Amino acid sequence: MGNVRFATAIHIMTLLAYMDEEVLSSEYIAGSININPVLVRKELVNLRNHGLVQSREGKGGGAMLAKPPKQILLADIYNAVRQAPLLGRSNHPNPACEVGRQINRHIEDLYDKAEQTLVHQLGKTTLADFVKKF
Amino acid sequence: MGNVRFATAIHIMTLLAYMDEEVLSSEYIAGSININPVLVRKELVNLRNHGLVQSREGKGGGAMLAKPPKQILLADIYNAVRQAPLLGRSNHPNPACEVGRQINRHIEDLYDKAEQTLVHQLGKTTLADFVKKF
DNA sequence: TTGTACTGTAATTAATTTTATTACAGTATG
DNA sequence: CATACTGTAATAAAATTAATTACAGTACAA
Repeated sequence: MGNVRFATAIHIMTLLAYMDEEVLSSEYIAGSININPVLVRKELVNLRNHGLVQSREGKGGGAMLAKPPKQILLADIYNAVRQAPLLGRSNHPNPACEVGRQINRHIEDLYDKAEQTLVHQLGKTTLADFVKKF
Repeated sequence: MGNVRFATAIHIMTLLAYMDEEVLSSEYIAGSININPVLVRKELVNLRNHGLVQSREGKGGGAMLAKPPKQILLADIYNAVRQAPLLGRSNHPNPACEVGRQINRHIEDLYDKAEQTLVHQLGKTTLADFVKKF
């Protein structure tokens, strides 16, 4: 993840938890993160698809958490934004080489286990825990 | 890490361990990984700067491990290629917002701990362990 | 002592990914 | 019906990553 999506999603979720029960507009959230509102809306759609937020269209609309912060794990947020493998992609090695032919399988095993460990750790902290720090 | 450098470095180190004691050229290594030899040379320079490989210039030159595979941890390889934070960059939030003002500190704490966990796990496997699988 | 096969490295280009922006249709509210 | 939102497409801009070309320097070996 060379990108900023996880940090953005954490920020969104933290704001929604912090502003407890209030419906926040993408414009407001974007103002806090200091990014473009369209990116916020896209991330909100994604977070909603993962059951983490609710949103309302129309005037006075916006987003709020779909469940209490105690029931949301940082791992849930990670899983929502995860797209590429944590430790990077693989190459397309030469199958005529003994090492080349087998390495992707082993690298993928390694990466999978590493990522499981990370997710397990992120599963120990709830959004409520995280927001308590503020 | 949306990139392929860790996989490339693992491949290089695996080949060097697998081909035990032999000096391998960047051309040969690149042929196994199926990437450009210049990238291999650059990565070899980096791995050498981290004390993981040795290299020899001139005819018959190339690279070999700087120490036995049992003394090399996958964490060492990870640290050699690490550049950006594992879980991504942060935003530059609005300091006028309570959450915005504090969030980067908390995100960095979180990211640091997560990365420590990952490195700790990668420290459990030696290059020798990894190469045994082939 | 010269040809050969390498590394090291700079410079450039190409490809890919990520982020920002513009635009607007659709929806809910007062 | 005006207003303030979301959702989403399309595009452009920026940033990152990988590939390529080029060549000076080094070591070996005939």
